[in-house]
Amino acid sequence: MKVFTLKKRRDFLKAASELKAVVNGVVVQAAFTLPDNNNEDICFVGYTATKKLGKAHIRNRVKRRLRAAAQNVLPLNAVAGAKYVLIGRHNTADLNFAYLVKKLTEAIKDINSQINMKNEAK
RNA sequence: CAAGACGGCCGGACAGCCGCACCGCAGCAUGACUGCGGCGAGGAAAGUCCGGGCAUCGGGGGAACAAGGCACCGGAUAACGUCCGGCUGGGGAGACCCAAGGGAAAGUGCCACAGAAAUAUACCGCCGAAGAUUCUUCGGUAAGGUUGAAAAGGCGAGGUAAGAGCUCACCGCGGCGGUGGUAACAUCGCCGGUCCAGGUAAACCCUGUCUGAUGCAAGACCAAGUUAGGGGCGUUAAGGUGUAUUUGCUCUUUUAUAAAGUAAAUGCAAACCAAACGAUACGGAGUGUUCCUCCUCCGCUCCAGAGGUAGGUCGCGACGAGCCGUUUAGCAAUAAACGGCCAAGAUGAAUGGCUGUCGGUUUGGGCUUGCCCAAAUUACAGAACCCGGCUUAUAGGCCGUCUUGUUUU
Repeated sequence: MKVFTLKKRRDFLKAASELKAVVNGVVVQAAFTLPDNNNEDICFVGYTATKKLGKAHIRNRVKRRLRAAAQNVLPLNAVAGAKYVLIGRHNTADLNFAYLVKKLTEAIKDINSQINMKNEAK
């Protein structure tokens, strides 16, 4: 599974309007579109750190830790065609890294089950 | 050795695993590709407070006004509100530090409370005279007391009824002159006793001086979708043009006609022009009517892709008021010469994540007194067009110069 980075504002807005899962350390939002035949092995991820978290160097650190955690989690657990948005929380910069990875895995699995339910409903 | 002043510098190191942006090279599977190599945050990158470069807009040149900044003197600089060296005032035992430091006799405002009185005065006093009997009235005085941040020069002597720049010396203040200094200013001499006179201009204000506006989200280029736009054919209304006739008028020539020009009316035209800016008609809307106002104004077909949005490329990477070193000039800021160097470039925004070892600091314990062990802690903070400054944040550490005190020689 290949992971690419979201860069367009409209992708973030779409993810915010569809699915959501909250755990200690991170909030995950997601949107889902059926993948093209050419790109079955692709998912997308974007990172957000608001000014509430702190000054610039703190927000940068939050995004880097989320990026490092996503590298451990997404290639194994992501659903093709999904667009995940990871939002940093007040304690993301300070949490133990292994714990953060574990929590992120829980959140991604939660989102994936929501995606499956939605697909079955269709 | 202790306490302190000033200036400069550093602001973790190494290893392992897994990664990121950009650049270069190579590969073929030619892409949201793979591999290798290079390179990758700060002293403040921060605040966005000044000064510039650069860009666009405006502007013929100059002046004035408004608004805002600045304000002892000289120098440095591309420039500055920055820096350097001085001066003056203030603080400190000293090294040294602090100052928004022009004008208060151009004008206006404000100066609480207290106090008799704050641009003016006499409460208590002191002195004299008169009355009277220990008080009253009149006058003199501002040395003493009281209030206050401040009582109108200070201090000493003379003087006097008591006093007073009333007089004198010194200091201060003002004026003139000499000397030193580029200057701010310093210093010396002479003169001045109604020496008339507080503070505040980070209050208005006055004087001098500087400033065009907007900031890389500037700006330049490419440019989806969509629209504006252009051509052809057909249809015909008002209108224009043309032409014919009649009538009037004008000019030239003339006896007159003719001819020419021009205006109006009428007729003709399947000859041509004319299609939306305006006007007219029809239609619609605004209260039934009128006026007025507004809106709409043919059909078919072909071409085209302007401007600009999304998006992209450039601007944009130390070729520059560049950085490092040496020498020379200068007290210094800095300048010149010579030699060397080319160093991050993202844009939902790379420069990292995790682990271990070693450091630094603090605390506790052990003793062999400078080592060992344990725990905690290891800052402020992340480039965003680029430079010069300022300001603010900052765990901990290093170096140099100087001052004061103590001890020893």
